[in-house]
Amino acid sequence: MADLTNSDIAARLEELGDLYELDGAIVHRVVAYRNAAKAVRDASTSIAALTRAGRVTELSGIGATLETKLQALLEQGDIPQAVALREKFPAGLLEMTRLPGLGPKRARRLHEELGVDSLETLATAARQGRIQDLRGFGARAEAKLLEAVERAVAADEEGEEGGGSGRVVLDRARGIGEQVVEALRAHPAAVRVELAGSARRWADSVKDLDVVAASDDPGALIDAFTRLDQIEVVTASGEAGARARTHSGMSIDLKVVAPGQFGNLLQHFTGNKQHNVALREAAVRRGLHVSEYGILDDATGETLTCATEEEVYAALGYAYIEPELREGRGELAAAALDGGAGKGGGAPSGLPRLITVEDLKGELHCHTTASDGKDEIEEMAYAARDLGYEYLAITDHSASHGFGNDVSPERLEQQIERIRAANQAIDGIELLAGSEVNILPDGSPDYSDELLAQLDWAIASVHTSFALDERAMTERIVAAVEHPFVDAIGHLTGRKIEARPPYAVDVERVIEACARTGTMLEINGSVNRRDLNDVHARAAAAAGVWIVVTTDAHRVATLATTRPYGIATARRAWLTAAQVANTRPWDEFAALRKRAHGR
DNA sequence: GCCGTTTTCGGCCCGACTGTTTTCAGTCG
Repeated sequence: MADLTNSDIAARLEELGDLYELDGAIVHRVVAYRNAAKAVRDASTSIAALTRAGRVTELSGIGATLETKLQALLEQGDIPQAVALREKFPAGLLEMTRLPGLGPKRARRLHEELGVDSLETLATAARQGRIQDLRGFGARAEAKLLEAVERAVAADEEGEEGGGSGRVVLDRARGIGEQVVEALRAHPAAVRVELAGSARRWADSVKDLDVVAASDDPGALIDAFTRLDQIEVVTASGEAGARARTHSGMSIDLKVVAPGQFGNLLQHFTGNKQHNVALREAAVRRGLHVSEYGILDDATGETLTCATEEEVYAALGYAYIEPELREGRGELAAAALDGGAGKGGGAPSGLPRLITVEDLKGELHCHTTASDGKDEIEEMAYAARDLGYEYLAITDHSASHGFGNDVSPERLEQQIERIRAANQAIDGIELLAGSEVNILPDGSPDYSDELLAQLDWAIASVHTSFALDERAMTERIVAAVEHPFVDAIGHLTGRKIEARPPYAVDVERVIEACARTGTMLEINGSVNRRDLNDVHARAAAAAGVWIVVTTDAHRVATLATTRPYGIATARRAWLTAAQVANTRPWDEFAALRKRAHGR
């Protein structure tokens, strides 16, 4: 039987945490399960394997108790405590707690006092007016619950993006968020307005948008926010801000403080939660209490307010931490400035100097009309040159792709000639004859070695037979990694963010094979892929694998618009320019290709 | 349930808003 994936295991831990919460466990125990689930989900290695090796407690957040439960999950297929609690609380009850505004306490009372055990029975009870008579509920609560159920059911029937997770892929979320930010910046009461939250951290997808602002007249700005064209309905509001839903269905929060506190506010609402909790716990040990309004010092009773985030981190003894790193993955330890309080010019931090868009010198993955792209070789070349690239690889799909125009071996030979001719004709950029070669189910590329040898660059990807089991898929990809004319592996896991899970592949083994053979790994920046993801890319670079950051552009426009997303994933992976091969000028990059050193 | 440059026991970030309540619990981020 195939091992459970980290994602499977994380889901089981989350479920058990939810069940314990319904059962009335203390909040810290519930939080422990959720923290453990996140640690498992974020792990770059197989938790099943780690558990079998007796080493799973090495992961921060997993102790002896959870180790026992993970062993039971792997050996018996389930966790006994979860089995028992599922008997007690029907699955529909967990579904109810996911409705906005309904938590475990009140869901349980609805179950016990009215026998409600699903969204359907909840809706029925609400329509019959049986909820408003319960102590702690009322007519308003009843109406809100009914509306929440109806919204949830409607969203489910529409087959909402992300399979009902309610998360939106980052580019779409940022688009909406930036419209709101721009509109608020135009208001006379606005001093500063910024997008915060996971959108600012450049996460793969976003659940809610957070906008923070500084103003001397918060009421005016909040009022303007609630009247924006993008807003459908205001769901909460107060003196410090408001929450609303956009016409696109996203929840969006605005928070406003005085300009002198803007750094505290931006820091708080950029998160993530783990980062903030760790930051605050460390502060408490030093007698400091951090909130979105300032830093309270126990010793003096004074609150320090900060206009910038740099001041917040400095006051707590840290170097400035880029938003992309604020995921609770060791960034605070790396940012700690030694020397204690008051020592001028503390030791430099252990944070990496993150790669930027400007560091990229070459684009190594794009398509033209030869396959499923929309623009010609020359158009892509001019566009890449305008963006400041020194080289561009044309990598149309190979012969067995299955959609778009397949490039047969004969047509690839013609394509190589056309690329060579274009390279002669166009100054200021080196055009590379490349291909995005399919990895066939047996691991071989779908062009001959003779043909592949004529290319300047070959990136090999899986586009078919996604359903292989982990062992077969891993062997398939490792075989491609070991091929002498495969320079890099494209979008390693095949995931589509919020749309398609990664296929089963042992990323650790692929990384090891890449390190051994000098094969590069791609961070495909396509907004729906971002594959490698941040965790895998960090592990690969740490293993000494060269990373290439690409756009996989299928038209001129996406060469530019996709670039920040691949770079964002690289930054979230803690990568420096030195770890990314296509930050090198062409002559240096050329020598780094596997085909150039004859392995 | 986890964890340890004050702790192997006793802590575990901090605040806003809603709806129902007469001072607060629940939920959320």
